[in-house]
Amino acid sequence: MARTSALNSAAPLPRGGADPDGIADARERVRANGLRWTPQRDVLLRALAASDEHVGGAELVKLCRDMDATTTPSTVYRNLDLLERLGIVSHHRHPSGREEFHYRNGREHVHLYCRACGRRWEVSSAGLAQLIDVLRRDCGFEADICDLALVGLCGECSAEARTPGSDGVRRDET
Amino acid sequence: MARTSALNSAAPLPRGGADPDGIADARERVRANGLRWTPQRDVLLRALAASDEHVGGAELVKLCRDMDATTTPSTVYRNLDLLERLGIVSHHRHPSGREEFHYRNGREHVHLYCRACGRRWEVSSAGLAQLIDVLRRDCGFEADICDLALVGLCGECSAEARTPGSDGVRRDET
DNA sequence: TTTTGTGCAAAAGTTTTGCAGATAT
DNA sequence: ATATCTGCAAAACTTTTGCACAAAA
Repeated sequence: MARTSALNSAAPLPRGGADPDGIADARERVRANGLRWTPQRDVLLRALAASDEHVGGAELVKLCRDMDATTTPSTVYRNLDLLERLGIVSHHRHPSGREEFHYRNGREHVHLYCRACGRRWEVSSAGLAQLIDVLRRDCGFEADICDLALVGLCGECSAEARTPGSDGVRRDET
Repeated sequence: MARTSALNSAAPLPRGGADPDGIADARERVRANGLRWTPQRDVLLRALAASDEHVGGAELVKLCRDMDATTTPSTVYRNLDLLERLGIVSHHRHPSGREEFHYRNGREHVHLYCRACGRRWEVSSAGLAQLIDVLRRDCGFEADICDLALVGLCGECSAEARTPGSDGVRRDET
């Protein structure tokens, strides 16, 4: 009988060499856990590897459909969940509330979203070491930096907000 | 003609004195922006003030209904949006994807969610000053700490994860 | 052979929208 | 008086679930 434990936070897979997309490694990790490698999982990982890092769940269903028209949402979401618990995939929340997934590559990063223009930036999590340390020391909390999404104002938009007449509060101009 | 600009990141309202819930101040701020104070907005803020800090949107609809049975979701969500742009209310994403709102009180904090047990902690954002500074200096990014939700493992759950036999990966026990 | 995985089809749940009529100032 | 706000009713979307069948090892 199978026991389902936390199954999370496994290390990201190494990448490169003869398996640049890491799919063979992913397959081995899945099998090493007594689970099966299926065509659907293969399609999903190939879709993720091909899409430039971050993709929404529903969008991923479409991308998989481009490769295999029979793809269904339930399979995609169930497999994303599984692959995430195996440390192969990671997700964070877009400010809109959608989940965004990416294929982990060892280069963990933080997501910055500008609330004014909607653009996204990534910051290497090296700059967050202090934050992580503070949380670990003071709270005993092991933060997942790969799940971190920050909302704020980017440089351009905050410069614009400081322009006279744009104090950030709506008013009438009669 | 009214111009709709960013209308965000206004300072939180002061609190205390003769208006402990800050509702009178909120009303003034709404009016100062040429907008109207309505019974629905009053109910909403009273519901928020009464609920211990963080409430989901849908839950808030229910709480408002307890005070005024005619409350509708559209009004609640529209007003949350407005009050947030006026700096009166703030929201972040629960890891589940729901929005969680709270009435701003000047004591900004960060939300820690344990992915194993689901419990939540709050950390004063003082400990995050360094992070904020790094982002401002290196990226020109003005992070909204009040919108920050971190996922990770709390002290107890991470201790448990280090217990022999709980390496975080599922396997069979036949 | 047996457990794991998939497809289906529908549900669940939160949040949004358009529009006509009501209301605050 | 008039722009703002509300209620209604339905839609929009993403994600989840239960169950019978299919498939990997």
